[in-house]
Amino acid sequence: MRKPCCDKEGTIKGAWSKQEDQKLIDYIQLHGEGCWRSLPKAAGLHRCGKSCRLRWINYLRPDIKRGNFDQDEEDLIIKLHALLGNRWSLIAGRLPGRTDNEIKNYWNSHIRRKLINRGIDPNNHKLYQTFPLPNKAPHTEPSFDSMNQHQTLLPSNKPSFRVVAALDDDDDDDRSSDTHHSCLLETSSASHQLNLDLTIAFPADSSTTRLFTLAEEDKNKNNMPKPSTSENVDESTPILLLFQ
DNA sequence: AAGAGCCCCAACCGCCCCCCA
DNA sequence: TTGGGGGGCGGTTGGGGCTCT
Repeated sequence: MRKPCCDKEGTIKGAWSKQEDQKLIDYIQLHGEGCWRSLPKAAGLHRCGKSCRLRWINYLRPDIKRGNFDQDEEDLIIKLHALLGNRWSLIAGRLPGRTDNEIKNYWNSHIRRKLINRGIDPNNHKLYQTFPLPNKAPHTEPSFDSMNQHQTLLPSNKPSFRVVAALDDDDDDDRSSDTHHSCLLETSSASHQLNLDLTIAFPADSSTTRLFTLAEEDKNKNNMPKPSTSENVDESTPILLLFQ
């Protein structure tokens, strides 16, 4: 039986008071971040060590950038999430001054909904909706305004595209456009067979390589499975750009 | 004005990983 | 080699504030 991380008896839970914050700040400024388990007692706090750590990391640290996320940060979060999934700490590591908790909250409360409204599954960054059959309306813009309205891709109705995380760092100027971040669809003109291969592939331009390298670096650190690369992808297959 | 419902975010919980004895 | 302890992480919760009716 694992011992609890701290003595539950006598520990305070819930919101931190100004006095507690000040005690924690004073202690860490004096002694630095050290053993969180013993910190509360040493600092005169009736808190669990984990609670102190969280409070410091997510709120009290002097280098924390507070306030709204700007568009560049949001873009980066989406791109990194496509690569790394829910590895919030890794994503936070690429956003100076932002914490994993903050990014996680922002994702769940803002970005998730945005992607869903654009017909993109926030879990895998793939499109939700069925694409029109080519012999009916090959160039009809699919509409999707909520998760409830999405349709699933049927095997007999496979779109012929690949999802590609186009990880360019260029911050183009069309940010005001509603279609920013939205998936762009290229249907195959050669074949009307629809293909469910939604592999994420990585174009070999330099900026992409740089971002991918970051992901690789973290992945290697954390032993995470490699994302599918172009080796899995038929080069003749049209590309669905996930990010423009 | 007030109550209901919704949303945001700080904080908690429990699991996992890594380090060290 | 293994087991325990500490730290870190991601999922979840709940309280408070805001908006709508």
